[in-house]
Amino acid sequence: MNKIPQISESEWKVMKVLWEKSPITTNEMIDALEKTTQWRPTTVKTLVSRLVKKEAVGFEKNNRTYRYYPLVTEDACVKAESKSFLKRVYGGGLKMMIANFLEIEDLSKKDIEELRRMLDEKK
Amino acid sequence: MNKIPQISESEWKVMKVLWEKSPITTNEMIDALEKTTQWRPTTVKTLVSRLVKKEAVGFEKNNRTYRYYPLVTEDACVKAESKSFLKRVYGGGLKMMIANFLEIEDLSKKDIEELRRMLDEKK
DNA sequence: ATATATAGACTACACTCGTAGTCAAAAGGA
DNA sequence: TCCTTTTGACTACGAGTGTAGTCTATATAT
Repeated sequence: MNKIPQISESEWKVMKVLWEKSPITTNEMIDALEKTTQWRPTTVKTLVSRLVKKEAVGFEKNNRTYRYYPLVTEDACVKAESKSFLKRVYGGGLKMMIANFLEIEDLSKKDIEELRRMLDEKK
Repeated sequence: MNKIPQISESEWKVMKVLWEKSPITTNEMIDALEKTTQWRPTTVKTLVSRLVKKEAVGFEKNNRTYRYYPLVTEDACVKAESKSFLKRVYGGGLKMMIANFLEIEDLSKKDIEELRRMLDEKK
């Protein structure tokens, strides 16, 4: 399996765009990211090429138009990030972590119900 | 409230030691970290001074002995980290996140019971 | 065919991080 | 008092990041 490369904070934002819709051109990415960030177009281009170099993103080149797409799935990245976070911050203690999140964030009644169901399934 | 400074991966390890027991000297930290890392003593010292500069750690100086202690609580740091992680990786979706963790990590029956109880309390 | 706009490639630069060495001052032993 | 050891302060240095500018070759319009 190809290892998940290290994806930085800013790069995540680019990946998010690509995971949502791809393949797309840099311009489409620039448009999308202009709404959520203050980045100049060149910044987006830099991030994209770094992701290409890291092999997190690939592209197809059709008569002078480059279209980029993710080479790693969102799921895989999220899982990798989650694992490292869990280890770094909570020392691996999943229960502690969940308890903490339940404390700091708000969940709707519906969400709570659903989580309970998930826990039941786990059993 | 004093803002939580950015604490890097390696710095977390140092903070963990301090949260567990403080105030302590650099030597005590070096000893503790020698068990869990491959760091040379100078590395620990560097990390400590960076944390002091960031105002995450303070020290008291009694006749030539420096004793260091955390200036930020573990709880506050964990919460800050958790929030930023949740936002970055899961776009703020707590339910998604918990569901994902339930999927990738293992919980004992006891843990599941306990989490269910917590969820019930939330309601 | 020539001027212009476009877009990917290359360059830039300050800051953080991981990792660690050297210096200088003070403390303690001889 | 002088030497040695200790310890915090300062320095180092390559990799990664955030942020962005310039160059160059091609596509497009006139």
